[in-house]
Amino acid sequence: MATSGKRAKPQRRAGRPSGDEKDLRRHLLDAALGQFARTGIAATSLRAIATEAGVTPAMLHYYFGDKARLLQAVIDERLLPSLAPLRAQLELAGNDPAALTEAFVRGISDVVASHPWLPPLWVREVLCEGGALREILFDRAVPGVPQLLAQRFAAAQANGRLNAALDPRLLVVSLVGLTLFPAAGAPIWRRAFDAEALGPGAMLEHTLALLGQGVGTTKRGEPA
Amino acid sequence: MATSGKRAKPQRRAGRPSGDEKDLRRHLLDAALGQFARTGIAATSLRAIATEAGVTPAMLHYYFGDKARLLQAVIDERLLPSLAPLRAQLELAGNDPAALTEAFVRGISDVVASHPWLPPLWVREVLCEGGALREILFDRAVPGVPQLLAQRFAAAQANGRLNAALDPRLLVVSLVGLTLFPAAGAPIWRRAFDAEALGPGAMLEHTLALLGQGVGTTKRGEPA
DNA sequence: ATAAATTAATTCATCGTTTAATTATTTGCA
DNA sequence: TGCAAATAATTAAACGATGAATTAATTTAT
Repeated sequence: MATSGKRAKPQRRAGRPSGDEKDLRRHLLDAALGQFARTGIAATSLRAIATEAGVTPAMLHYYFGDKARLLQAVIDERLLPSLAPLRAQLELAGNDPAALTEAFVRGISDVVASHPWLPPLWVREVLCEGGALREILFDRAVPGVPQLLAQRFAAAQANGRLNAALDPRLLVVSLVGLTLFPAAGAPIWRRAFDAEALGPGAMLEHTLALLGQGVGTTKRGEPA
Repeated sequence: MATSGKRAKPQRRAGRPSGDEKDLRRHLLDAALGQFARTGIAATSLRAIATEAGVTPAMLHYYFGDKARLLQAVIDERLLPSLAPLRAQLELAGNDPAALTEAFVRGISDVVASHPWLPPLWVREVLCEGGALREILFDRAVPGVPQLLAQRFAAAQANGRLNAALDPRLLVVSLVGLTLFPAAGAPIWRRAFDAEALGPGAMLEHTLALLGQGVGTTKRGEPA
C-alpha cells in the first residue's frame, strides 16, 4: 500500500528563500498575479513568473499544469476572493443611492488598498482585452455586485435620476474601472492626471456626479 | 553609369489579386492597420499581416525593414492623416463651448465613419497599452487638438463650469476615447451597451454632461 | 527506502528577421 | 523595333530567439 494512497501535503522545502509559512502554491500565485498585473497576461512568460518566484518554470507545470490553468487558479484563489469585501460593503448599505455610492467608494478603496495589483489587471484585461479573463471576471465576479446595484438603483432609475438605458453591469464596470484608472491603471490617465492635485477618488466623484445628475434618456433616434 | 543612378518607381505587378490602382505599399499598410486594430500591435504577427495582404512576410521587410518601421509608416501615412478632419471641424467652430462640442461630435463621427479601424486601435493602444504608439499618438497627433480645445474651453474654465484640475489633453483623450468606446472599442462596452438603445454619441453626451455640469474642484487634501 | 518536490534538459511551435533564388519589368543598344 | 543585360519586385527557405509544455533525472523529507 505504500503511503496508503493519500498524498502528503507539499512540505516547505528547506532551501526556499524566505521561509515564510504560506506554501509554495500561494507564493507562485502571487508571483503570477504580479507579473500578470504589471505586464499583462498574454505578455508574461512562465519563465518570468518562475524567475520572480525564485523557481524553475517546470514548477508551474507541476502545480498548475499549463498557463490556462495557472490563470484560472489566480482568478479563483486570488482575484475573486479579493472582490468579496466590496460586495460586503454594498450589502451593508441601505437602499438610499447616496449611501450606496458611499459604500461603493469605501469598498473600492478597501479592495484597492489591500490588493494593489487589482487596478492594472482590471484596467488592462477587463476594460481593454477581450480574452477569457474578461468573461470570467465579468460574468462570474461582478454579477453579484450588479444585481445588488440594480436592485438598489432601481428606485433612482424609476425617478428618472439615472439613465434608464444604462445597463447596471455597465454601472459597475464604469465605476470600478474609472475608480481604478487614476490609481495605477492606463498610463494615459496617469499622465493626464496630476496625481498631487487629484486623489484616487476624483474620477469616481466625476462619474458619480454624472450618474447622479441624471442625464436623462438618450436623445438619439430611439427605435421603439 | 548604367541606369543613370536613378531607380525606376515600383510598378504594379501583373499577378496582384485585385488589380486596383493603389500601389502595394498602401495595400500592406491597410492590412497591417486592420490586424493591429483587431488584434493589437504586440499580438499581431508579420505573417498574419502578410497573409491578409495576400503576400509573403518578406515583402514587409522589403518595403518597411522591420516591424517598428512598419508601425511607424502606419502611423504616419494612415493614422495621423485620418485625424485631420477632426481638427478641421474644430477650427471651424467658434469660441462657444456648445458649438465646440457639437463640432467635436460631428468631427469624431466623420472620422469614425470613414476610418472604422480607428476605435479599437485607439482604445486598445492609446487608452490601455503603454507602448510607443501611445507616445506617438498622444504627443504628435493630439497636441494640435488639445491646444485648440484649451483655448476654446478657457472661458468655460474661468466660469468654473469645467474642473480646473482637468488637463486639457485629458479632455480630448476622454472625449475621443469615450466617444469611440461604444462604436467598436473595448468588448466590455460593446456588451454592456445596448447598441440599439444607445447611439454612438450617447457616451459622449454623458461625458459632456459631466464636464459641462462643473463638478467643481476636488475635495481632496489639496497640498497648496 | 520511498514518494513527494524540484530541477535540468529537451521538444515543438511561432515570431522577427535575413539570405538567396526566382520572376517580372525596365532599359540600353543594335 | 527587337533583344539581351540590368534592376526591381517577389518568393521560398531558413536562422536565431523565445515561449509553452514535457520528460527524465535529482534532491529532499519522512
